[in-house]
Amino acid sequence: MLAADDLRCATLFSRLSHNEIDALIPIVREQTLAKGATLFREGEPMDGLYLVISGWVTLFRDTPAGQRVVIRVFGPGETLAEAALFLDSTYPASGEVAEDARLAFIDRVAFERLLAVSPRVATGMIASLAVHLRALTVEVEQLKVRTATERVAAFLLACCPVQRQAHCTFELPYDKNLIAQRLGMQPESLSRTLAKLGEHGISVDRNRVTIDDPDELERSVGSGAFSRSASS
Amino acid sequence: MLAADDLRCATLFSRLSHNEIDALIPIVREQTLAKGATLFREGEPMDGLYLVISGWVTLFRDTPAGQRVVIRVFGPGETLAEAALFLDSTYPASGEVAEDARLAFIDRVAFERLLAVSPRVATGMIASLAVHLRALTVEVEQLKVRTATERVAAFLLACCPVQRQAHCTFELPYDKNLIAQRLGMQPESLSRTLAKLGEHGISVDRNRVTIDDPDELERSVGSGAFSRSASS
DNA sequence: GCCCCGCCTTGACTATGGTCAAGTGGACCG
DNA sequence: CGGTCCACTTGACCATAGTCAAGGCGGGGC
Repeated sequence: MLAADDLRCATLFSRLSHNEIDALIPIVREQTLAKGATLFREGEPMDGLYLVISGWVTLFRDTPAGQRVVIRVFGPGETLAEAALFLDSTYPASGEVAEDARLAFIDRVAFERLLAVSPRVATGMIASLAVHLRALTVEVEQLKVRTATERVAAFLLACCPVQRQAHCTFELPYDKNLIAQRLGMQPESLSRTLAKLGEHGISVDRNRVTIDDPDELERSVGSGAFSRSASS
Repeated sequence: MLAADDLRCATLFSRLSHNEIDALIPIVREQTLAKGATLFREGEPMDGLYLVISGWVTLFRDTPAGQRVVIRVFGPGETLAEAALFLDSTYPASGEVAEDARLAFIDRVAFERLLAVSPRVATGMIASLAVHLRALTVEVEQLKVRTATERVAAFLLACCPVQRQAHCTFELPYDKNLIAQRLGMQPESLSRTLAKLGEHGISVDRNRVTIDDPDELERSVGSGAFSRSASS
């Protein structure tokens, strides 16, 4: 069942009071979808926004040339398609479930009505957009000046559980294929890069990753130690 | 002098009524700055946001390795640093004038007060963030799947005046160096790419550009005709 | 007119990462 | 236990774009 807590953990709704959350419940529809399911397709009429409760969802576009560009991968607490709410009447990109997911679908017109009367919902909307913006800013920065190796290392660090003890181990959140697309590289490159990172205290087996010294790795990435012939 | 029209042309304020715009004037300070002037530095306390009225402003970060990453270049009608208003108490990146600019500086606390009482200002804020988000989305897409040549061609098309007749001529908005950084490539690459685009009906002299057939060029870019060994 | 300086271009070389193709190895299934 | 499928890996090759270095060219100062 969809609980109030599922909603409150979203940036979009985190500032709402108990009563406001309760008012939200009726306009929200829960969906449990398996990997591969389509949420919406680019160009379809935009009828609502999605909140990821668990699992992962990709937002992507298909280029005329036929290749798929992953814009972002959304995880728990994040919302998709809020920007479209204001700018378009159709979805500007497609959304698909990357790993079995529980979602909350929020109807467009009901949400717009809420937005008009509740300043706190508007505030949440601003906060949520600001967070997305920040995430994309980092993305642009990484794509422009980081090498593939640095992007992979940064991604692994981001996946790393918060308590960063040595020999920290965790699972990759989704397919390597998707990770590669997220990082703007080919699957082959990701594979080679992961292998090469073995020299830097990272071991990968199937989808389990162990980082020997996360702090050390972080310093290396930050100071550009991986780029431009500074290896070994 | 700072006129109401200067404010209304901004996405952030376009939905405001006459009275609301007038209420804005006192909390806005006009600034005329020459190329190279600094608006703010990464890490400084965030004391307000900037609206570009004329000219161009770059938002960038300096990496530990010493290279400058241009996040975005802002032109007339765009606002910088709104996201920081909500997320940080310091600027997350630096801002600098790229071409002599007229700016409106909006004080942080005064604006926050306004935001709290005026739903239409909040709406404008959402719209403005949504526009930024969309711009960065396109940026990410281009960096991930377009070649340098395609990005340059797309940029030139975007600079192209709206009425797209054949042999359309215009001036580059700012330095080639900055254009290169904006497009995520080295100045040398931009130079070579522009030269190579001569074969596709684009001629560049100093900062004047002529595109023989903009529509044809647009088709080429859209269909990936420039990528992966599909030239000449 | 001359020189200098900054912006841009050109050239030669290199390397990062893309492409194409084949191979591994686990999981599922009969 | 053998077979097939799929996700991923590895190898060999190549193209795109980065790097380093030198050269052109126009503008401003004198």
